[in-house]
Formats: sequence, structure tokens, C-alpha cells
Amino acid sequence: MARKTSGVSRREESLSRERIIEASIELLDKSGESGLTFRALSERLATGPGALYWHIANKSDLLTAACDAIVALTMNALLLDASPKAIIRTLALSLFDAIDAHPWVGSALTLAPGQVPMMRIVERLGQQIRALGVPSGEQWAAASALLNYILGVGGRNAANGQLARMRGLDRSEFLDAVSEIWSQLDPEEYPFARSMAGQMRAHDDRADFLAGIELILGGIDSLPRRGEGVSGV
Amino acid sequence: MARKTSGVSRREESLSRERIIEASIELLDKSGESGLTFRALSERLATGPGALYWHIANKSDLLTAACDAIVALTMNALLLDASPKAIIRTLALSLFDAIDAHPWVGSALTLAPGQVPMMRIVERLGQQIRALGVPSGEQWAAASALLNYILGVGGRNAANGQLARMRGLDRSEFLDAVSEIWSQLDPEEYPFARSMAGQMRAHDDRADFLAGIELILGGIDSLPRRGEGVSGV
DNA sequence: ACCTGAACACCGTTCAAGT
DNA sequence: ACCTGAACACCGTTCAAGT
Repeated sequence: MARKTSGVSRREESLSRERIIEASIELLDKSGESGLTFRALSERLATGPGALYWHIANKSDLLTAACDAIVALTMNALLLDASPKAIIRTLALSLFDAIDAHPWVGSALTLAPGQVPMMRIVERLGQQIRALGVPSGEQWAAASALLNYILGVGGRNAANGQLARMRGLDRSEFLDAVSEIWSQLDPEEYPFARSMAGQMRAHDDRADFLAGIELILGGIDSLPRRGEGVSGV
Repeated sequence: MARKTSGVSRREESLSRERIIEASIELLDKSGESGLTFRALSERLATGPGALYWHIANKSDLLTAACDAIVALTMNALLLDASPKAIIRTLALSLFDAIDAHPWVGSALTLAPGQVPMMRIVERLGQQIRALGVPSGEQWAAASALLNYILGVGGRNAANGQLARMRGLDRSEFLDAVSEIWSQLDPEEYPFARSMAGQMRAHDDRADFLAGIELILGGIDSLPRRGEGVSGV
């Protein structure tokens, strides 16, 4: 079936899984996770809540599908003709940016272990780990470390974003608030946090994220290596 | 009315924040995150839902407080007279085990960025990073990498646990199911995941978790170091 | 000060009934 | 096959009223 492009005119298009997911993403982007309800969604699609259940199994299925739409786009946009490490960095940063643009993706990923969106990421990561020449017995640990780190940052970013949104703060106001709280902690009990308070105000989440990726890549570098790594080509 | 459900009878004690948190933890441990409702909680405490609001602000506050009770116990039980790396490993494993025993802690941590429980972890981690001699400009990135990795694993563990519980599977049945799914993926599209399917069945989450910590520690090792490291003892 | 519990404004999900 | 929308069984939270 040949389908028309665009189609913001929801007048006569009939309901479909794709249209529901598309509308869900709009809702999630506009109002966050709490904004996605069957009532809001059915209103936006000019139908009843029950109609949605003809096309999707339940809310969890819907959220995962919306998440997968973003993740698939992100993974498929990757340029794969670079060194394994470069691809890993790009993959990580692309995901970081995608979660930054769609904070709900961070928690949706956490909520859907083993589902398609996660597998897309695992697979892409794993292939690069392999290409790095990591022995097969340690490939999973290496891929898993990167995955968990990325998901950890994603989840935290999502939570921070939601918190900031709730309080009506932009990123720099939010960092100022965090810095302020940290600087007022008890210096006996929280010497480290206090000493970091100043840095918090000006720090770059994205750069810190990449620094963490580098740490893990550095650790992978120091693993015993199989012969056929990249450098030898 | 015969008797209360098993040995949880606290007959005449009056309501208090501590008792509410204690009962919340029992509920969360028994029935997971969805088990914690104000109705179930007030029934268990033989009171009305409204009474709880005299002692706690809202559900988010309650979940964070329950989470903090576990995290505080875990952090305070750490033996601090070991090398920084050893302390970091112990801290990470203790948290892993705590989240394994109380899966809801994993997602509660993610949901409460910058709250007390998270700060306890950041602080303990940061102090060890400092003790490792990491230059102050990179301490945050290092602490943050460990924290995000730990939270990432925690969140995933929580999600896996909930999934397994929902389907009534124990850990080994769950791993079998994952392995089965992975082994049936399209070999063209998912070569890495397929090749890992066998390992999945027998793998040890805890060991993999620790391997990830080692990778990050290895990366930290290869950072340029200040003079006063541990090795000199 | 602390507790009660009905009431409010929501949820996700179901299902008989329509086309 | 697909959609409607009222109804069901829940939620978190509030608040007048009690002690």
C-alpha cells in the first residue's frame, strides 16, 4: 500500500499504529511522560480510548514503540565507516543527544529491558567491541559496561530534565540550583560534594558523558587483546 | 477478623514517619513498586490514607525515604580501612546486592536525582576518587562515570527483576528465556546478540557488574595522576 | 497535634454495541 | 475489521470534621 507522505491533516486518515506512535511522541515531547495518557491521546486523534487498543497492546507497548522509533532513527543514522572506537563515541553521543531531545526515551529504555530498542543498541555496541578485538569471553562484559553506563546517564538525564521542567528551570538555572544545594552541604559529612559545587555550575554534561565513555574505552584497551585488532589492518 | 497477616502486628504503636517507611519497605519488598499504594499502606497500618499525609509529603517523598533507608544502611556498613579501589569495589558490590535484594531501590534512585540517597553514594565514591589521586578537574567525571554505571546496572536489574517477577520466573529461568530469545534473532541483523546467547544462560550478573567497575577503574588508572597516590603506602 | 474517611480528579483497561 | 464511549476498578491527594 502506497502511503501519502506527511499527513498532518488528521481529518480523514484512519487510525494506525504509526499514527498513534507519532502522536504519542508529540505528546511525550510536549508534556513529558505524565503527558501520555489514553485520554489525551485519543482526544488528539479524535477517537475514543478503546479504539487505541485495537492497534496497541497496552501503555507499556506504546511507550516502548515510541522509544524504538527514536532509537531506530538514531542507530540507523550512524556512519559506520570509521574506527570501532570512533563509532562507539558517535553512537554514545547520538544517544545522549537523542535522550536530551526526548528525555522520556531515557526512562522508557530502562523500563523495557530486552526489548527491541535495547537490542538495537546492544547489537551496534557489541559489533564494535568485537571489531576492537576483545576476546569473546569478555565481549559481553565490555558491551554491557558501555550499555549500562549509557543507560545510567540516560536515566539520570531524563530525571533531571523532568525535575527542571517541573520547576520551570532551564539547564543553566538548574545547574545553579544544584551547585547552590551542594555548596550548602555539611562540610564534615560531604567534603567531596562541596568541593565539586563550583564546578557543577559551569560543567558540560555532554563532555562529562564522553569522558566516562573514554574511561571505559581506556579500560577495554588495557584488556588482553586478540591478535586481529584494528591497528594491524 | 482472626488475626493480622503473619508476624507484622505492631498493634498499639502510634503512627510515625519511621513506621510508615518501615511498612513501605515491607510492601515494596513483597509486591514491588506497584505494591506501594496509600490504600494498601494505610490498611497495613490500620489507619486512613489521609493520616499518612501528616507524616510524609507525597508518594515521591515516601519512595525516596524508603530508598534512603536502604542506601544509608548500605553505605554505613562499608569498611573504610582499605585501599581506595578496594573500597570502591566493596561499595559497588554492596549497592548491587542491596538493589538485588530490593529491586525497587534501583528505580527509586533513578527517580530521585540529587536527593539524599544519591548524594550519599556520590560522596563516598568521590572521596575514594580523591584518595586515588585523580586531579581535581577530573574527579567529577570519574565519580560520575562510576555513579552512572552503578545506577545504570541498578535500573536494569530492577527492571529485569520486575519482569521476571511478573512472569513468575526465577533468575535461571529468566536467563534461559533471554538466551532463547537471543538465539532466535535474525543472524544477519543481530550477529553479536546471537553469538552471546549461549553465554547469557550461564553468566553471572554480579561478576559482569564487577568487570564493568574494573574497566572504569582501569580507565581511571590511565589518567595522568597527582603525586600522592595509594601505591606509596 | 494528630487522625478519619468520604470525595475529587484523575488513571489504564474492558466490552457491549455500533458501522 | 475497526471504532465508540460508557463503565469498572483502581490511583494520589485533599479537606471538613472529629479527637
